[in-house]
Amino acid sequence: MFALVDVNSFYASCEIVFRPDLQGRPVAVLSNNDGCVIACSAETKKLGIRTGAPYFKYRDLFLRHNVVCFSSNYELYADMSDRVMTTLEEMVPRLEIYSIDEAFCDLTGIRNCRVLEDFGREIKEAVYRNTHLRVGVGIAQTKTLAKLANHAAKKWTKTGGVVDLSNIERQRKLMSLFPVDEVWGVGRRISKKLDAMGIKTVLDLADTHISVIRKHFNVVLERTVRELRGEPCLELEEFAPVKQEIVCSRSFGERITEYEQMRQAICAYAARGAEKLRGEHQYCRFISTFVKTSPFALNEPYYGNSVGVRLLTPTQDSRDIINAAIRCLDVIWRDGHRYQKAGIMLGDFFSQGIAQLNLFDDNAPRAGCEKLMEVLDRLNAKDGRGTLYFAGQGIQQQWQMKREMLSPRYTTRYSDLLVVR
DNA sequence: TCTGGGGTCCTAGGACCC
DNA sequence: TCTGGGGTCCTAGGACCC
Repeated sequence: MFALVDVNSFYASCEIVFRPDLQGRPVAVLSNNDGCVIACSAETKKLGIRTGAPYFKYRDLFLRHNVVCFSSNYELYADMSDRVMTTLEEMVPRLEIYSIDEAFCDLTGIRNCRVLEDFGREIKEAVYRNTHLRVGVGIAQTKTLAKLANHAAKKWTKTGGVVDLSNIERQRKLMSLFPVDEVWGVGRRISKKLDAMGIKTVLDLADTHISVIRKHFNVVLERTVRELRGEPCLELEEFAPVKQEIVCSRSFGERITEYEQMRQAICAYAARGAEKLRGEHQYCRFISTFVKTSPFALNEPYYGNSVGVRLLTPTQDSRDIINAAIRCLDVIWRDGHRYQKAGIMLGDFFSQGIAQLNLFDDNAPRAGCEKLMEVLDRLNAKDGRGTLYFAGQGIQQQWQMKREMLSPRYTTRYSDLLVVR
């Protein structure tokens, strides 16, 4: 038995917690670079805003309705997320943190001694007490059904934000009310194809023969269908599996046209990627760089390219990773384009112990590099990032992303603490 | 003018082996 | 003229998630 707990309009709600004057008012949070609308308070949703749509298309509408906009403040959201997850961890035996604002809880044992819906309300109240954030709780036999139950809890306010869907009749009734694209794992492409096959509601999908699903789709959708029928195919993953790749990429605040600017950006992303890699206690052997112009610009030719290198020995040294990333950049860089975005990717990971030296490798790992990297990370962890950085990252960083409506980092910086007068 | 960032899994097809 | 069968590994691309 699973419960899916997720925070209502998470990013927007975090902003409102520290700005009580905004309660009941339309609030929106924008993606990096203030590019897209990625979260809306309930009042903003009522205006018919589609999350994921570009901000500039809504600018007039927002102005007319006095929508308060914020740039993404991930430092704040990550810290608020920790507080929510800690609360949940104290209440359930096993927890899977699925994303920054969602977690699956294992309710298997709890079912024996508690009415699940009551327990769901208790979770809600505890999270509100500790964080002033409101959550929805969906309960069912499988993760996919719990997701659906959570959907229902959000959609119908009379549920009080908690839906226990373990009853089969209730499941079927609810499934008949939802269109198929609301199912976890059914995106735009698949729902379109299903629609063409006459499979419109979630119940239609649940009642479709497995053989039909396998013929037209794949095992992923098969699992989804089985889960909708109450047959668990996905387990609770309490411990995050080891990462298989690390990506660091950003859109630029202003288009890049100069090689030197791009080199700085790639150097900065590579340094950040290396830091993440060490945070995972991994070594990587594959490093790649990509650059691209805007796919939306109609009056300039699109250029996007990527190239990667495989090192002889795995590394976690920022200097090796920066070096490799810049070498890749030099292969794909073309003058004359207005670059909109670039990034680096690390892959082919090895864990500390098993980094094999190549028999014919003549650049053996640098001595003492682990100590050096440790010092680097420790210094940078102390007060945010950027105490110590590589010269190649540049000092001016004209390419930095735009965040013109950033809120204070209320919970993670002394300088940004909320002042009550 | 202005369109995020970071992941996972699966599949098909090519290269290569005996 | 005629060109097998079975397997592995890797990669690129598609689809999805938040």
